[in-house]
Amino acid sequence: MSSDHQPYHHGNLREALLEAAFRLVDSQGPEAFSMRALARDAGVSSAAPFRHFSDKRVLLDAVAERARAELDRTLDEATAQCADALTQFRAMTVAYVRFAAEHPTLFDLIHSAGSTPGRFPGDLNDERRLKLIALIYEGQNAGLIPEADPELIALTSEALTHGLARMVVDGHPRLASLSSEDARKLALAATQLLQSGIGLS
Amino acid sequence: MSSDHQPYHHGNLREALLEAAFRLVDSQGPEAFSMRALARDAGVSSAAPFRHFSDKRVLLDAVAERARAELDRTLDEATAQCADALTQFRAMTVAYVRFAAEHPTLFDLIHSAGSTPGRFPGDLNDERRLKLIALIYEGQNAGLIPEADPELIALTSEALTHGLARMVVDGHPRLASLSSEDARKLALAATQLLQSGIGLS
DNA sequence: TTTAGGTGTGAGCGGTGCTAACATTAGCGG
DNA sequence: CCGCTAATGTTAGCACCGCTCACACCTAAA
Repeated sequence: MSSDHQPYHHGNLREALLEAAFRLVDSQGPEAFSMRALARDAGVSSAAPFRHFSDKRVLLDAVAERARAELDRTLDEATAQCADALTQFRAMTVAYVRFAAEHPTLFDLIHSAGSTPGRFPGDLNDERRLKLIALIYEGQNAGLIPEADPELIALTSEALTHGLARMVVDGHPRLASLSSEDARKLALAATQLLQSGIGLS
Repeated sequence: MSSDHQPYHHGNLREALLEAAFRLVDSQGPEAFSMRALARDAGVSSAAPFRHFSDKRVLLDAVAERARAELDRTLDEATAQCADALTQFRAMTVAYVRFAAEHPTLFDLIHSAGSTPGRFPGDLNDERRLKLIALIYEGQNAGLIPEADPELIALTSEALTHGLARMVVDGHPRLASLSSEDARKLALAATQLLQSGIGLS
């Protein structure tokens, strides 16, 4: 006579699964979760999740997308309070590496999830990339940056940042036990080193 | 009455498994192989592989180690014919990125296989890293390189190379469809850009 | 109120990594 | 050459996985 039996419909399964998966991936990596376990945790049968995500890959892609949004948000926050474009760019580099250090598995997933093919999955979005190139043009017009190909300069900056982040994630010997504060300093130093080469003050 | 029945012992199972796994990972990525399939291909029962590799992870680690050796060999070949240390370093950068472009899944595995913990799994080995730092000292003594922390300079170079390689592997929009010849040029250009910043000619 | 469709269930298929108990064989000390 | 041990293979099987199918249920629009 128990009248408080669970409702037949969960009500918010999709979101619950996504949320749980996100937390699991963030804390233990993508290997650490299974559809079935997710279903169990949500108090639902093992077949239910497939009503919302046709595929495990699809769920992972959704998680990756959420992580990407999180990265985006972080970068926005980091650059919001910067006056000039140059310090904006530096702050972005720092925030990027810091995010990688604090959420290594998410950072990893972002780049390995081949969700939207033809798009570099996890890095700067197009808007940001354009902004960067615009900054370089600006600098060249002001005579601050030598007349090298702006795309090349942008690419080089991006590569440096990305490489730094990955080295942190992958456990480079000199970077593995880095606090995120140390990561901050390193990112800043390396970026300035590169920029001094390019010609920025 | 078939007198030519298979010998009970394979004779070379460990090597055969390793070889097959290596090829599979190289051509289709680490998801594409299972212990059981490997056993089938070797004409052996599904439990046999575990006599040689206690764990799937262990096998993958062995594959990663082989890949790492391959990378090492490639880098050695690339730098063998270079006269001075500077062009050696540049050739190494180019070869590194090229390897990543030609063997993306191996490159990936090398870095994700947490085999020997505490060691940056897939990058330059210690010997090479020391050589790089020595080169920087040399340059500083000759007055060619400013007196920044040599470790920082080395780290920055390494990050740039590593980042470039990863962007190629992960499918960066401007880098995805890069031929390995284009990768060569890019690596060279970016490296020179950085080095001109540091002070190398 | 009916009905269509979105969301849940249970059973089950073929696959996986891995283990345990047993079989065969190679190789070494006598 | 014999016999023993350890290495290497076998079969059977456990627990789990992703995923599918047929069916049950509930909701909301007509």
